[in-house]
Amino acid sequence: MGRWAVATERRRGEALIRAIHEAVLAEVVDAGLGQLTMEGIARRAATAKTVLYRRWATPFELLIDALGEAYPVEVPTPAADNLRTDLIAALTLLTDWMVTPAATAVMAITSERGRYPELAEALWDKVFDPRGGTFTTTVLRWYAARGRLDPARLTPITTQIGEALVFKLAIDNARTPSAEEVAAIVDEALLPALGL
Amino acid sequence: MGRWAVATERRRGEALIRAIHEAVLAEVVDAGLGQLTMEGIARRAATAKTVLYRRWATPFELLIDALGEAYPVEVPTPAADNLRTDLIAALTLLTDWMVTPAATAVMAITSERGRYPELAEALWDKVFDPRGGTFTTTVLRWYAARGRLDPARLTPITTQIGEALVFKLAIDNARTPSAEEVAAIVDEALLPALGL
DNA sequence: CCAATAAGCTACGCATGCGTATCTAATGGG
DNA sequence: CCCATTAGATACGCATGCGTAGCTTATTGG
Repeated sequence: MGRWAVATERRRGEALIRAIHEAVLAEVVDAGLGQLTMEGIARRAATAKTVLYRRWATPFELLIDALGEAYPVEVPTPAADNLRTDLIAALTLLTDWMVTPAATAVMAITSERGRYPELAEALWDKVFDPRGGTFTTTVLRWYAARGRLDPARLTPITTQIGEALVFKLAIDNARTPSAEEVAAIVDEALLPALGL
Repeated sequence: MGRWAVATERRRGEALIRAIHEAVLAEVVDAGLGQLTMEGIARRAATAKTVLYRRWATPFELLIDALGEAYPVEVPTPAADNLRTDLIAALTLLTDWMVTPAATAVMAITSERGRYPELAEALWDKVFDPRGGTFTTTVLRWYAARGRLDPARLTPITTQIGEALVFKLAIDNARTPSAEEVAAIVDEALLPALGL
């Protein structure tokens, strides 16, 4: 603050970094990867560019840091002893996650993977790889391991049906699927493909 | 060209516009929507900015024009009198389309719909709306209309299974699904959901 | 309470995109 | 074959992001 600064509380350390992490995610949501700039992030975080450059060399580096912090995502734990219910729960976990800024950023990186390969790679190395299966897969494996589901039905295709349809509906309708739509995905697509 | 220009063939009218259309699509593929600039398009088309501004006010306007030109996409015509074969043909049409520059641009616009709503709207108004159903839907309706398929099975979910999985695999693997994967989508997900 | 640390401000030269103006010269219709 | 049309070149002032330098000043551990 300049010469005539009034008393302010100056953020430091953790609190400052948290604010910057929030800012970079918000910037990606609003402006997109292609418009992500140190200037923009600094402006939104209400801090100085110098503060950013002291810690991160590029906006992407900062973004990966923020995403690493925003993780991990909750993992579905089969609890209902009912496949249908647990699948719906897993996909609901997905739709809940999709509305977060971190998820928007992850999906942006994924859909621009060809454009920013280093970014996608860093995301996988630092964030995804450490974590195991995806949403429905966790549930499906659990039931298959207990003989409640034919393991032969768990293919690279069938394990993706739930997530694929959630994403497709989200794109087509510009909003995450409703509870009814999630249930329909399970009932009309997923369970039939599992032979149930 | 400047003072020391050698003899060149100067493009005019149609040929020039075609070159510019190609250039804007290539720019979107390489640089992305967020980096789409008149400068970049002009550079790639090897023409002057003034030429662009004479016809289009913004890069997005130019892009929509180019997409309108790149369309229409081929429509699946059920021909095999075999549902499975025709579904595979329809999805293959989709995977073939997905590798074109126009498709990459369309998918970029779709996935950044929230960021550039006017662009998405223009795309739908000028390009998609005029056209009817999507890839598999066309086939499914054809068979349902002829009583070869239970119409009750054609829901907003089931009609999207094929496209949803093609997109999901494409995103996950950073390449369009192979012929085997397309067949697996039909056999393991689509046909079971249709009750077959 | 003091000194080390780090946040915050300002300003810089450079690069790039903007949208426009002004010129030149290639092209093709009449 | 001429001349209206228009592609193409160049340059402009403006804005914004870059990455760095230099400073002032709030904060806090000792």
